[in-house]
Amino acid sequence: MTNKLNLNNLTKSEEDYLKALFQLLVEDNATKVGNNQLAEYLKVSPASTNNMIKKLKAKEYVISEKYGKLDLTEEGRSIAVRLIRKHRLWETFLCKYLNFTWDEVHDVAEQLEHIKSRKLIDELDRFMDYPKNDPHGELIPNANGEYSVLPKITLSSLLDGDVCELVAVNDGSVSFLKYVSEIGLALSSEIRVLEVREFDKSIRIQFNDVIETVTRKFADNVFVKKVV
Amino acid sequence: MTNKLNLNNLTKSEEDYLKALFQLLVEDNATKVGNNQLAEYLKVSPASTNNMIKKLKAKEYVISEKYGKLDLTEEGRSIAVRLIRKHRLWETFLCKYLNFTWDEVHDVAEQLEHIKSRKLIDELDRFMDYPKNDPHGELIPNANGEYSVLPKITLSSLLDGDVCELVAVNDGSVSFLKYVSEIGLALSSEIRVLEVREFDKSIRIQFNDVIETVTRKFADNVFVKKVV
DNA sequence: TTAATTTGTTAGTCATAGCTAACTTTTTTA
DNA sequence: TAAAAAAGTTAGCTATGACTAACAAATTAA
Repeated sequence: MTNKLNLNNLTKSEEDYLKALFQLLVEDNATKVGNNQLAEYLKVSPASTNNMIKKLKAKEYVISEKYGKLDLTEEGRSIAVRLIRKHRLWETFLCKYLNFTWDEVHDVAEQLEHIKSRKLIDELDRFMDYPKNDPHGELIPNANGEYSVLPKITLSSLLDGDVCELVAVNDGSVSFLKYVSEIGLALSSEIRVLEVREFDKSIRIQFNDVIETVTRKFADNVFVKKVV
Repeated sequence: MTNKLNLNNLTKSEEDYLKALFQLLVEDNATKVGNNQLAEYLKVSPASTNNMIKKLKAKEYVISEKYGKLDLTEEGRSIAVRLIRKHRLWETFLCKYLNFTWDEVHDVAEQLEHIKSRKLIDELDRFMDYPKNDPHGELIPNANGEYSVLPKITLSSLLDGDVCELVAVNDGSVSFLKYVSEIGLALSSEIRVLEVREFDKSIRIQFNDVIETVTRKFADNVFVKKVV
């Protein structure tokens, strides 16, 4: 067990790269993640990414061979999970106690996740009575760094007649989140797939006696679990 | 009214300098504040301060002439007050809801005060029902940026027989704050000055049936209002 | 009032982390 | 399999904000 006393020595940037790499590797379940892909995800140049990856390799948070794919070490993973824990706990706090809406929390949580204080985040967790899910439905890693991925499929993978429950939404885009709540969808909504249109893959869905047509792109960002 | 749409464009460093200058100018009530004094307060080199002051002058947050004393513009003051508001509200939150002690809050609040979100801080204020004082006793500026200084004198300015109430403590040093609570002093404690010793200016005080001798340096950091 | 001390300024260096442009390696596809 | 495209790398530049060393101005003291 390499418990090399992780002293919170990372810069904001280093943390951002580790978290992004984790999200591509684990949450998006990518088979391989490359330098340019990470660059695009973080909206920086490939040169910047290359540079940072070198540094993170030297610090033993990242593994990769020249011209090869990227991976995280145990230590790198652990840092990323702690960042995700912080992000999701703060999002939960903002929604539950400070009247933030779904689409408002992300930017502020991006800042708050870099605050360095073990006590702060563990006390926040306790204060909220150890919530299981964040406002977008995702699971919150616990204080021991145990991370698991919510079992979910995209709405777009369903067929005519399927019935599902909304368990999470992609929190990457503010306009998407606004759209979701505007049409009246929320976590736990029961959604029935009325028809998947051949022509453009758009989907007619029904929920709370509302019937809506949503695009394939929309449905790709809505995560559900099948009920029927 | 130069309301030039203050877009939170400042770096963490710029904010630190503005806040420090405000604290020297207004809170310590200094008649003049110089470059080296500011450098010492921030624990950076005079060269760094000189450099930053140039930038802040260009941005019209600071006024000074070459080799002259430093001052803040209205805009600079307003930014500093907002930082102090954020710092004190976070300190209050940490103590009241997250089980932080007096001496633990400062470092975390130093980080939290740089989070940029108007909504975050105003909602935090509302959540706590608009507290008037922070855990060290200081007044919290309101959402309109109205700032006032708590009427207070130092314990060291009192004479034999004076009785006072502890209204605030200097929050600059963790070891000092620990010391204060260890001997049993807290906000609102009633303190009686038994004797100011000529030899070394040490002071014998009594509070809650405890008698203690404190140094002049200690008493300089304890703020009181006179009762008798 | 001159000399010493303190205070303020400038020049030049370093690390972080971004960028573009040019290049190399790997992968794809014709 | 050879050419084209994509992916990855390197070199060299930028800005921020630290630093030291050297110097100039202002203040204090002899």
